[in-house]
Amino acid sequence: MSSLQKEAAAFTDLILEVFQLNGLLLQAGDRLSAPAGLTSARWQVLGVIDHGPATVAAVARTMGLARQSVQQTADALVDDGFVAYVDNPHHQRAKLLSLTTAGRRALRKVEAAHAAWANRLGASLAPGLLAAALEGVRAARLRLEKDLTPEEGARET
Amino acid sequence: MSSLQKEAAAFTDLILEVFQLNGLLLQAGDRLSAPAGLTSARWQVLGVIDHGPATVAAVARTMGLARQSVQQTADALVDDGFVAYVDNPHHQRAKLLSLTTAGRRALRKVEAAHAAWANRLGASLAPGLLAAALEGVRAARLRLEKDLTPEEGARET
DNA sequence: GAACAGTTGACAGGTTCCTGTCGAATTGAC
DNA sequence: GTCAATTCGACAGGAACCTGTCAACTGTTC
Repeated sequence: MSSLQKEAAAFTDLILEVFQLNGLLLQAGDRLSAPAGLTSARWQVLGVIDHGPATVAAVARTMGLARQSVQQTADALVDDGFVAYVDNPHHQRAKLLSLTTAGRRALRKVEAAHAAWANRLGASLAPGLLAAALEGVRAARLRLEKDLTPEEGARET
Repeated sequence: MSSLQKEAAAFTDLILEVFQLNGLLLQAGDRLSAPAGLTSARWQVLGVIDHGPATVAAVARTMGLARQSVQQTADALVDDGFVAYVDNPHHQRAKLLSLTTAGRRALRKVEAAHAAWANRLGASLAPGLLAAALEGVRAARLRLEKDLTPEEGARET
């Protein structure tokens, strides 16, 4: 067995770990945001427009999701009063998503819970581990993006 | 800012990376398995029962998913002829999922494509990087599992 | 200013995962 | 052997993501 195949095995193992960790993170996110009446997906959208109002398409690009996925989440957030569409001076049709008072209050609440949770978990892991994991996962992501995009954009055809 | 909060920030960054990497991996998996008439989800089920026939519930536990999610995938695989239910000597009602000839052929095809792909990507990343990422992500997953399970099983209530 | 490509939101439909509930089968305690 | 707890598949419904298509708007090019 060449060392090349050994790296491939590590890559495959990493995939399985990422799948499982992803599931757990969504679960944890839902638990953190539920008290504020949110879910992982909705919380993330609120987090993006906390920096300033943005269109649905812009939020989707920031999050790396399809435009239509964010559209659904955004409409649901509007229905629940966490977010409102405000006029966009640069575009007549593409309104801006903006936090309402209720949305800001919910976001602050989740952020407080998230900070406590992240501090707790971050502190309980060996110091270098997280940094190393972050570096490796980022490298894998960048490599994968490069591998995936050339032969067609895949998303947003 | 204490070093504790710094670790928490690394943890938060890792979360975002994992979300994005997860999405890319699913995309890559679909692309690898599409030529064989499969998807990521279906390929993974076939991979589990390749070691030997198993019930839907057993496959779900192995994959860390809800039983009903695998049930749907399994039924779809049966419809497409990749898998068949065979009698279970130990359980009258819980039949065993077993690969058909077509299923085995499709699985081998995807595995070949996967091996080539993993070799290519694994070789193009710095050797230590993957190992470090794997170690860190695994530690985070284990820690998160411990954090999540105590206060209720969440899945399969 | 008219035609053009690119972007955007609306609408429709599909996949994969989830939860909750039910009856049937199995297992274990007594 | 009997009975309760557990496990299993079936069924129903929902959440979050995806793709594809369309018309309206923007900015550019001529």
